[in-house]
Amino acid sequence: MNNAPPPDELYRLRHSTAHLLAEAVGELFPGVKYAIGPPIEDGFYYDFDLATPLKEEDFERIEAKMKEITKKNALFERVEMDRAEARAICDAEGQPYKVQLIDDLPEDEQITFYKQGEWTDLCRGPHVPRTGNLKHFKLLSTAGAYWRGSEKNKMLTRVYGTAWKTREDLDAYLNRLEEARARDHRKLGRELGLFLFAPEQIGSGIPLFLPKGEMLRHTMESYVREVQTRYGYSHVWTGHLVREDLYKLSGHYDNYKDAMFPPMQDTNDKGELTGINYRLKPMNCPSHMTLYNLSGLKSYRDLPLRYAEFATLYRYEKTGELSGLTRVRALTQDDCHIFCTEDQIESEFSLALKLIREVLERYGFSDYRVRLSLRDDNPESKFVQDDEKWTKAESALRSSLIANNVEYFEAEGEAAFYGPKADFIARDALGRDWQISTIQVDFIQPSRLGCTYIDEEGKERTPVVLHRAVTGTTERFLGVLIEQYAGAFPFWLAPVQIVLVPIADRHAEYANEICERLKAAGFRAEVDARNEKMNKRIRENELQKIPVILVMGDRDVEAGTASVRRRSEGDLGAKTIEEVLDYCRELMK
RNA sequence: GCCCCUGUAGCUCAGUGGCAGAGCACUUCUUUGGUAAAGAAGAGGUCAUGGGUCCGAUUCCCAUCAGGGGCUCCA
Repeated sequence: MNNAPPPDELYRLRHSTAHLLAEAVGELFPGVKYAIGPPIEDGFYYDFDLATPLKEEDFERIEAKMKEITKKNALFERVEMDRAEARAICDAEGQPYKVQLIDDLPEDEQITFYKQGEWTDLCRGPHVPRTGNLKHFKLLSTAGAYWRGSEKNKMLTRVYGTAWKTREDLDAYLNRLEEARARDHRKLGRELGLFLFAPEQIGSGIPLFLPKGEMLRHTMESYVREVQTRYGYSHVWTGHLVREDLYKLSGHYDNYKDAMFPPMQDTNDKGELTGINYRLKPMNCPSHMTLYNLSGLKSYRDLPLRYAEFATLYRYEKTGELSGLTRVRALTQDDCHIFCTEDQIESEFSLALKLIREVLERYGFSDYRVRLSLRDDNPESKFVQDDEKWTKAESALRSSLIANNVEYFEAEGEAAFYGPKADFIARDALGRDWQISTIQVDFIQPSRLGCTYIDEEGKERTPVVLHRAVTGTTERFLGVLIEQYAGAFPFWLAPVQIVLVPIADRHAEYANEICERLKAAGFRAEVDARNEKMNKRIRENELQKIPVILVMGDRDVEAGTASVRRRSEGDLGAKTIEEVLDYCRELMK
């Protein structure tokens, strides 16, 4: 736990508020056992082990108690103590989690406590001077959290809260939370008619896409396919079902079985089991490696070989993990497996990096971080032992990132078991991180599945495989995009780009003619000739975030024009149809 | 999977131990309107599902299913 952020003012404020919360909970819930209570981005939390559940309806009285404590304006006092004494005190007070924390502190570390009035907590500090400095805080939510983040441990009650220097900062933060909820992709997906879920009829975690949502998927996938083709990737198709034996061979059966849907058992014509089981495909790698193996003996001249696929995969995610489009059970990965030599890792990684950045830029996507995920030196960890290959791959990845001017951070222990990787991590409206793009080096599966090529000297060798996804999955990326754009897609991506509004019935025929010309020019256009006032139709199409609305009445029919209304800019005045086409072509860029 | 919260009309939500409510959407009629909501009428609910308590349950209790916030896991 030595990765604490720098103790700036807000850090101290939030950390101290966590202590304040703990004291208040201690008074209201006697016998509570304290776990940990760190500051986090925008706030803090504290984990408690309580005999009776703490609920959000308790927040009011907890906050009142916190305010009451701050009125005493006690000093935060640092108290040093030797290890045995500290341990004895925590033990005597019935605080087993604190005892564990003390036991796990490094030998040479000074044990310190912080005391605020009558209440004391094991803590490294630092804190604000007095409890009276804590004024602008609010409790936000409760959650279950495993002690030390392990499923095997007891689940504790976590209380999340936020704290700021001023009332204005606090209000601004609460407003931001409110606005974030308005751009939640689940809400916008319903309002804009993009997708829905039918958990009772179809199943949890299986999104159903309406015409507009499917148009988005189609546009997104066509775009990535075009870029991939331009970068020298070829596309393959490997279906939805795979014999289970392949996953036993690849190692997924042992490591990944829990995330696969149960097997389909084949039977003969007497209804007896044949012993052949099929699985819905949870990933493509074994399929692509099989394709590599069975499509002829490979020479070093064939490498690098890049098999890309837009594949719908099925993963049996635990029910509590499902979340809108960002965590689903049916997902479409823009996957690719690059078979190459060890010497080609760096250039292939670079190429993939370039491709990913071009795509993200096209989406105007800048709110992401790049994580270089490395192994750790823990001898018990999952990582495949091959020091030479790891070192080589890690330095190849690092130098490619630097050569391509990518800002990144390194994370030990985050690598895949089969090799290091670079992950692109985006954040959704509610502040949750989601992995989207990824490039992974794999030393292990190619040899397990018997992939080979013949090198310059006629010797058989095993290729390295890079696993790579550009947008990750169409579903998750779309979910994150919806929130980024707040549903207002750029013109090239918008499922309906242009809506034509004829003012009265007599203008409908004219509108239809123009609509046909727009469609012939490749635009996605619709006529809204409903029997509603023009103003209402404009309002509703504006709320649907339609990029361009064309309004036409008597004057336009006579002059051969339409008046152009651009989303969030308003009326741009009348243009001839040729001018409208040019205007739209300009918007496509 | 685990902890907590929630489940009432297509959507957003009121409400009650004793006849089920609003706005929007939907249907019909009137209205043909130049840049963000025309008017009227009508239709629509086994109050998630299954048990229990009660004279009586949409309301209280239990279970199941589903959704949400987290944890773990992950694209």
